[in-house]
Amino acid sequence: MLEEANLSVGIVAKRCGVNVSTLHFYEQKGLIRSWRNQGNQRRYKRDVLRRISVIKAAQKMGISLEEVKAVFAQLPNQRTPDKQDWAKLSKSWQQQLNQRIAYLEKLRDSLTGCIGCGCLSMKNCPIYNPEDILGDSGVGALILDKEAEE
Amino acid sequence: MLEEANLSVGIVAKRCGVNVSTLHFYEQKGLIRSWRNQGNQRRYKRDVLRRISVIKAAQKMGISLEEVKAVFAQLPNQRTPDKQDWAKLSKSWQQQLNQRIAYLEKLRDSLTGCIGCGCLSMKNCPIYNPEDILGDSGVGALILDKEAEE
DNA sequence: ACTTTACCTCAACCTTACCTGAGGTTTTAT
DNA sequence: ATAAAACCTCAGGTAAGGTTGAGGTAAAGT
Repeated sequence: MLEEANLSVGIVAKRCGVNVSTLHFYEQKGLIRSWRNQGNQRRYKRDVLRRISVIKAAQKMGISLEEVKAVFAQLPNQRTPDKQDWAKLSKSWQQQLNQRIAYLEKLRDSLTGCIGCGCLSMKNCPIYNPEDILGDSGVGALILDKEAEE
Repeated sequence: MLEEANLSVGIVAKRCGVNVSTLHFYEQKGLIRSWRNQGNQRRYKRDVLRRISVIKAAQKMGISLEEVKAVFAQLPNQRTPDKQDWAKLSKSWQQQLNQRIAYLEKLRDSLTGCIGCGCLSMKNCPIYNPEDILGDSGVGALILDKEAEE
């Protein structure tokens, strides 16, 4: 029988709006943990629900599971993470989000310039090499051909 | 011998900062076109350079190759696309970019609220179901558990 | 003329983030 | 007691956006 504090995989899946297979997958990736009952079925503590919410929020921000795993690794190991812990996490992601927003704004503004000149790749085009503020965030510098005009 | 107007795959790759294999890939996906010389080697018109620049810019904006292909399909078929054509394209992507930015801003602001409450998944949390303005852009509504507090 | 560099095709492989199905066990409901 | 629902593992598949390598041809440099 399922006790209040022990959630089955199906329950967790339903409450979080994910498939059971996703929970298996997250567990295999080390993002969530479970223990087993007598019949070898997974049981979860309630804080798995928050973890999954966090994962989903992170994904919306463009954060990969690897990155999520990395920050989860900094959560307290023994005690259940509390509000402070999650808040710290939010704060760091908020900054990433700000950078991403700033980057896209820069791109958009470049594009605005391009509408005027009809380009996207010409010399004098503002989108040409727009100092990549995301740095090593996986987005490389625009490499455009200087002779691409016709 | 390579005439001015006929670019080889290696030249295009070098000028655009992409691999030759990427050009093969784009061609296979219908994003760029080439014809062959006597020896069966690919030759490109100069406007392929701009196309590739556009593809790379689009990717930075989070636009998929499929979407790029779709807008390329609306470029004039017979004549070489001119500034006006590219400008129209920029304009439409600029709007997408604006939506994406607005979405991320909303997420960020929700996160700001969450820092205060230490949540990310609790009832009363602003990130809980933040009307998804990107709609069917591949980002579903946040589905969070209302009972996820401890 | 000969060698190196560039190019060709096709198949297979990589990463991220999962999903699907087969074959079998456990729980739960009736 | 039995059937249905839920669970298990493990292998293989999907999509996007490419990369890598094998085996062979073409073009360029000397």
